[in-house]
Amino acid sequence: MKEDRENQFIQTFVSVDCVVLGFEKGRLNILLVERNTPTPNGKDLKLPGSLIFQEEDADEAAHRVLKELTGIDRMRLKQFKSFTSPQRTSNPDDVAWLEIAYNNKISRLITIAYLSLCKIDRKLNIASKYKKVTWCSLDDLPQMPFDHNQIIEEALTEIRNWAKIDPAIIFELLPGKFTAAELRHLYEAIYCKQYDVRNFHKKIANMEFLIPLEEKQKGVFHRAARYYKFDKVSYKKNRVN
Amino acid sequence: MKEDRENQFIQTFVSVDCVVLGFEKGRLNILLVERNTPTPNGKDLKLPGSLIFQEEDADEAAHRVLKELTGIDRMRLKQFKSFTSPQRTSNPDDVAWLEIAYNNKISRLITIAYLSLCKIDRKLNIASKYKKVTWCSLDDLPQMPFDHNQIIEEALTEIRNWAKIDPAIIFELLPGKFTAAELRHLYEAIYCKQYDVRNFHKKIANMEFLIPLEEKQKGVFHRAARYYKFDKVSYKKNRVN
DNA sequence: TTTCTTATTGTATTTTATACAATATTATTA
DNA sequence: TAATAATATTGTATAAAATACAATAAGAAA
Repeated sequence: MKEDRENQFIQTFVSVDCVVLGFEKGRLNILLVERNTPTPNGKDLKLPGSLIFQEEDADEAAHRVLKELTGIDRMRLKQFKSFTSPQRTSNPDDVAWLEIAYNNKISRLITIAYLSLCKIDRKLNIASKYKKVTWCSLDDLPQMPFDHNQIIEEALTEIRNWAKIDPAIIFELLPGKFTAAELRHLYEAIYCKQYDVRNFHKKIANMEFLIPLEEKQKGVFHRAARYYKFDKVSYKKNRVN
Repeated sequence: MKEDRENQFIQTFVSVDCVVLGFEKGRLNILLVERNTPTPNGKDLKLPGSLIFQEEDADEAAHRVLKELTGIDRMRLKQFKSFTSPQRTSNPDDVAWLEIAYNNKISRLITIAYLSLCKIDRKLNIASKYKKVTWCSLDDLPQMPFDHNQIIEEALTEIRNWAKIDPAIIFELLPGKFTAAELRHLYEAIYCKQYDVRNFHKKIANMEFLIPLEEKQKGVFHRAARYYKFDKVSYKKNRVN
C-alpha cells in the first residue's frame, strides 16, 4: 500500500492570495491587480498573491504581498482557508500564465487565502510589480483566473466571523474620523441588512471605544454630522476576550 | 527581483492532520496514533495525518485518514488552519521519521489541519496503518512531534466557532441517547464554564430538535434521568442559516 | 421507614434587541 | 428674512433572551 503510492504524494508550489477589502460610498470593494503578463482569455484581473519563498511562512508571504501593494508594513490579516483542488489548474491559460510569471512549469498549485482590510483612500501601488492595481466593486467583479471568484465569496463570510472575534477590525475600513451614518452603512454592507437609525445610535453609544468628537462635517448643505473616532487604547483596556 | 528569487519558491509536500475530538465522563479527548516507525526521542504519539496524493484535494485526504481510523466514510470535518512555518521541520528526529515513513527526503512540510468529531465508544483502528490508536485526555497530552501540540490548541478554539455556525455538530460527540446532564457536561467541557442547571434545562427545552424520550436510565442507584435524542430532520427543517 | 443521591422544575430580575416618528440643524432658495 | 430641503439626532414602550436563585421529586440503598 505504502509502496504503491509513495510516488503519488504531491510536491507542489504553494501560494498565498490576498482578499483586500475596502469601503467607499456605502459599498465594499476589493483590491484586484492586473497582470504584467496578460493571457489570451482576457481574464487579467486577479487577486494579488505570490508563491511563497523558502525562508518564509504563509503569513510572511501575505505580509510581503500586502506591503508591495499598500506600502504598509504589517497589515492586519487573517488566514481563512486553503484551496487545494487539483482542478484549480485545469485551465490551460492559467497554467500558461503561471509558467511565464514564475518561470516554472506548475501543474498543481495550492493557495492559502488571506483576508485583509484597507482604508480605501490610501495611496496604492507603491513600487508594485503589477501593471495596475484597482479597487473593484463587489457588485461588479470580473471573471478571474483560478478559483479567485470563489475565494472572494468565502472571504465575505469570513469578515463576519472575524468581526465577531474582534469587532475592532471594522474600523480598519474607515478613515480616522467618521460619522455615525458612515459606520452604519459599513455595518449594512458587511452584514447585508438594514439597521434602524435610532437603535444604531444606541448601539454605538454603548461602545466605549467610540469617541464622539467636537468636530463636525463641513461643506455639506444640510445639518452637519458629528465625527467619531475609534480609540485603540480604550478598546484594548476594556476588551473581555 | 523576480530573477533573484525564482529558485527560492518552495516546492513542498503537503499533509493533512486531523484533530478528532471525543467526549467521555465529562472530558474531551483527542484521538492520537502511535507510529509504526518509532523515533529515538520517544515522541511516538501524534495526530493522525497523511501526505496528500496527486489526485486528491485536502478534504479528500482528510476523509481518507479518518476512514482509515474509524471506518466511517464521510465524517463531518472542518478545515481550520494551515501550518506553514519553515521551523516545523527543525527537529531532526521529525525529519528522520518523515524520511522513513514516506520514503522521501522532506525538508519542508506544510500541513492543513482539520477538526472532526467522533462518538468515543465507536470501534476504532479498522485496518489501520498505525501501531496503536488511542484516546488521550486533553488534560494529559504528551509532547508530540512537529507542531501538533499547537494544532490541538487551536482546534479547541475552533470547535466553538464551528458550533456557532452549526450547533448540531455538538451531537456528533454524544451517543444516540443521552441525558440532560451529559449534554450539559459536554457544553461545560467545550466552553470551559459552568452552566446553571435550571437555566440549562430551559435552554434545551427551547431546542425543538432535541426530543425527550420515554426511556430512562437503568441501573443507577438514584432517580433515573430521562434520555433525549437529537432529531436531524427537525434540525434541518427549522434551520435558519 | 429513613437516608442518600441525583433529577426536575418556576419565578423574578436584568440585559439586550426591536419597533417606531418627532424635532433639530444648517445650507439653500424663494 | 422666511420657507424649504436635506440629513442628524434623540426616547419610550415592548419583546426576547440571559441570569440568579432553591425547593421538591424519584428511586435505590440502608
